Amino acid sequence: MIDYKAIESKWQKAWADAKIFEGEISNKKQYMVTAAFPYVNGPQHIGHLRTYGTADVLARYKRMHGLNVLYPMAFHATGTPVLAFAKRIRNGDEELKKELRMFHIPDEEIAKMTDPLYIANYFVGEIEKGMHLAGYSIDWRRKFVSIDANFSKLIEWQFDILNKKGYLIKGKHAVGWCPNENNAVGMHDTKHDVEPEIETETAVKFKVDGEDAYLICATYRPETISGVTNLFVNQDSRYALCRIAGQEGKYYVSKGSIQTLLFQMQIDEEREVHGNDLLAKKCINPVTKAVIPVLPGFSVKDDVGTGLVMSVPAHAPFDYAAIEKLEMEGYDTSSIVPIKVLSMPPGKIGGDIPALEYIKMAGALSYDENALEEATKLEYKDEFHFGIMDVEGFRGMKVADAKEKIKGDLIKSGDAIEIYELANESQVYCRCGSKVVVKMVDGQWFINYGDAGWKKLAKEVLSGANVLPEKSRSAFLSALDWINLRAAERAQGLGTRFPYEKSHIIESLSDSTIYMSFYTISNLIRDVDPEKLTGEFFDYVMLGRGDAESVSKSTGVDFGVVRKCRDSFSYWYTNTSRHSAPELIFNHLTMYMFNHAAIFSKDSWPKQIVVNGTVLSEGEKMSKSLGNIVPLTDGLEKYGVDPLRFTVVAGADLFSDSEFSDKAVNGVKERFEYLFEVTGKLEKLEAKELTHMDYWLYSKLNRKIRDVTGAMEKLELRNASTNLLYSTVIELKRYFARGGSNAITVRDYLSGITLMMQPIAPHISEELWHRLGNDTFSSTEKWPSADISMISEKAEEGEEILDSVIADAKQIIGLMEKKGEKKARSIRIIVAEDWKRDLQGAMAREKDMKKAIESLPDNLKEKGAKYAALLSKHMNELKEVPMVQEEEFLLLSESTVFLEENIGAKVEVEKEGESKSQRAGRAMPLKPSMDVS
RNA sequence: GCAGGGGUGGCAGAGCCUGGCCAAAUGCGACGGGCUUAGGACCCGUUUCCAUAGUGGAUGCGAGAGUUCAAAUCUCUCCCCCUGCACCA
Repeated sequence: MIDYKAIESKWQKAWADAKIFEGEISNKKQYMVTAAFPYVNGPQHIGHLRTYGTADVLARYKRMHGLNVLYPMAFHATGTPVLAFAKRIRNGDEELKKELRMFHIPDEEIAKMTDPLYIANYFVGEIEKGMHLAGYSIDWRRKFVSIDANFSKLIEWQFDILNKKGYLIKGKHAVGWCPNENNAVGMHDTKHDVEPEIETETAVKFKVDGEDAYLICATYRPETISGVTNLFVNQDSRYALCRIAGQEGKYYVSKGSIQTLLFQMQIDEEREVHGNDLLAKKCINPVTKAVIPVLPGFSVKDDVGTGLVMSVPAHAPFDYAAIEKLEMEGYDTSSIVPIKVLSMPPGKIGGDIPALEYIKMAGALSYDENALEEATKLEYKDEFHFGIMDVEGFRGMKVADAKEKIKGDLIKSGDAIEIYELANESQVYCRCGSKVVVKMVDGQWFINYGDAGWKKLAKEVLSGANVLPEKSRSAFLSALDWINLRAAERAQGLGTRFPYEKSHIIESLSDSTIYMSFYTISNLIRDVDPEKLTGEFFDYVMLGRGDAESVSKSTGVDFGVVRKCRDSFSYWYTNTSRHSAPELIFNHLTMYMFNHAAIFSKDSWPKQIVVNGTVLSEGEKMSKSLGNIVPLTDGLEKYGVDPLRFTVVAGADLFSDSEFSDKAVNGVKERFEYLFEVTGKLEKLEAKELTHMDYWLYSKLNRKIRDVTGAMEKLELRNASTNLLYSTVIELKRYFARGGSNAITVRDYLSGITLMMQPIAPHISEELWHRLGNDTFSSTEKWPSADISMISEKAEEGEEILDSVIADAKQIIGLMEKKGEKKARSIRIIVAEDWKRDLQGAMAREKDMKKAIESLPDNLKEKGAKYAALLSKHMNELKEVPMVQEEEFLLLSESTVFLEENIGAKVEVEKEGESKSQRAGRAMPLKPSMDVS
């Protein structure tokens, strides 16, 4: 049994002592690998191995190619999660405590986690510990946290540049808002972690006939405005006549809705009105100018929208049904005639009153709200997709387009305003318990990723970078196009103060777009007073502006430090690979490219971006709520580091999820054991002359080196790992089973495998390397290179022929035994004549049976014609035969022992021409005939 | 809805770009056999159907259509699944 613990600590200590992972400037070519820095609101689970492990594999792989590799690590603590965390602990949140206990965090530690900084520090320690255990080749001297004071100076410098370039703008923005806490709420501020979904609605103004006031109705379907036949009001609710800032005239709005609308606009109530009082009024449709009545509605909620609803009976099942119901209750609805505003293509639901058709379909004949809801959804969806406008001015236009156009027109003419509403199915609550509303934030700073010139630059960054896997490039392209305004600051959270609104904090994804550059200097300025790290300092270090001497003088930073920082930055930040998760393509990674485009010169732009998938546990997503999370340290302890790395990091290709299970890890472990076993057996073997099997094993080795190298270049780790581990074991077993026993061959083979395993399974690799008699680190050895001349198709094909001969023989014997015949004693294997090989070759070349037969000597033409007819069935698939009869004969006769062992009968090998067997004629090249007796 | 990625054998998962050597790698599972006191491990075989002293045939890679001598692979249409959609890391 392999003692993983012993091996891990032995080599981790040896690496640390030898400082082989500390990146120092040298004359070697440099390479820098950075992975998204971990957020410090919890320890890591084995899923995190995916990103950091993959980055480590790349770092180690590149190191073995003679590059001077730097793999640094830092921690992310910016933003609100840590604050929210502390608050939840203060409030005694049991759910969170339960999660923490899953990670074996002692209760006395949890009790201390009421202080955000304590939390951050605690998890920085925990995560770092796990990363050490995982054997990452990280240069820990460069570690920092995103709330460190000197890091903030870099971010201030960054925002200064963005501002100078005009990429920062100020504007309005709708956000989910907690009126109680007076703060924006995102997903993790809400109960049950729901994302507040904000949708825009059009609030259309209907002038009251003969009064200087409007009824204002919110709608998702402004395109149906010409079909409005009346308005609905909740006759039991209270309304108010009010003024809306920036809008002319007075408006009737329900009291309930005012409370939420207040967060979006300034509303001043003048007097209260009862819903009943509105029924007497008549209104004017702003588009058709028709005078329409106000009727009592049955489903009008006074806290949704404006508490007033416009009625489009032709296209809204609710409205149609309400009018029918009114009629039944004795109202005079004779003046209300549904007006159709759009038509549907043939084959879709249509008719003169489409809403009625949908009502019938949904079975909503009585006023059944659920069924009407269903009908509404269906009709809305169908008409949005397939509907064609049928009203003056928009005739022929698609509904989807007309909606935007009409809405725009109405707003422009002052007949409508835009309001916002939460679109979630059920009410969203803040963790504090109050209802979440939509608030218009005025004076919000944005980063304008919509800037055309900037977008163009960012695209240049992308096209200059290698993307792995390459197929995710299309996602990046659309992300670059799509990204537009992004909030740059918020009121709460840890982090760097926003320079133009000092009470605010820079938004936490925006402060982590260029932090990788900080690694190049973080260890050099650890003791420098942050106040000295001015814009001038960074201008010089990162952009090369000015000179060290004057920068040193004016900033007060030591001249040597300034110089070193500049040297370090310009050395390291030129050849970088960035690792992250796919869900970050549409934010972090895209912003990363934009910010590099804005700030750095082309030399410092990203050279490679790697995106990798997540890890599934027994087929399920790992999540704290499912309780199926395996804490990283637990996993490393339980399975051993390298088995876990092999399974999780190399268990799937980039981008797809890797499957984690006990079985998978055990499979890896068994094969590691086998490699150790063979290594131990090595000393019993002797060096001797090379045989067919040695050539075969060398062929396999070199093919493997070639294939694994190709796979590693594209970080196709699954491909590399199966090739390295699974097929290796199969090959070694075959080598020994076929009598291979050459110490030199086996040592060469194992050495190659051991070195190639180094990036994925570094501890195992070091140990094997050591046991193979080396006293260097495999970590710093050269990656093996394939000797293509050693790849022998013939040697490999030979083994395949043997396998197929064995399989055929066994099949024949099996069939015979099934028929009740006696057990086979001996078997004659008859090798096809050369003319068959020639004929097949000729047919493969000529693709013409006649010509091929012509090429045979006369005495063989008759036999040849029959054989050719057989071959001609697969004319297009024929290939030349790589072996002549003599070679095939030798191969088989030299392998009779192996054949006999596997077939379980005595074996004789004959040539077709010399065989007396009746079955001799059936021999085909590489598919010998057999005669069993 | 928009954007991106997918749908392959009992399962997981390659192959698809660059069509033929693909009834489809590899791993797991299941079944039969060997080994063993027994289990585990290990080894051998089977695992779409039919045929069979073997090398064959049929069906087949979400559904349908097409291109081609030839399609899991290329084209089109449709269906389904996953992920992201913003101020949140």
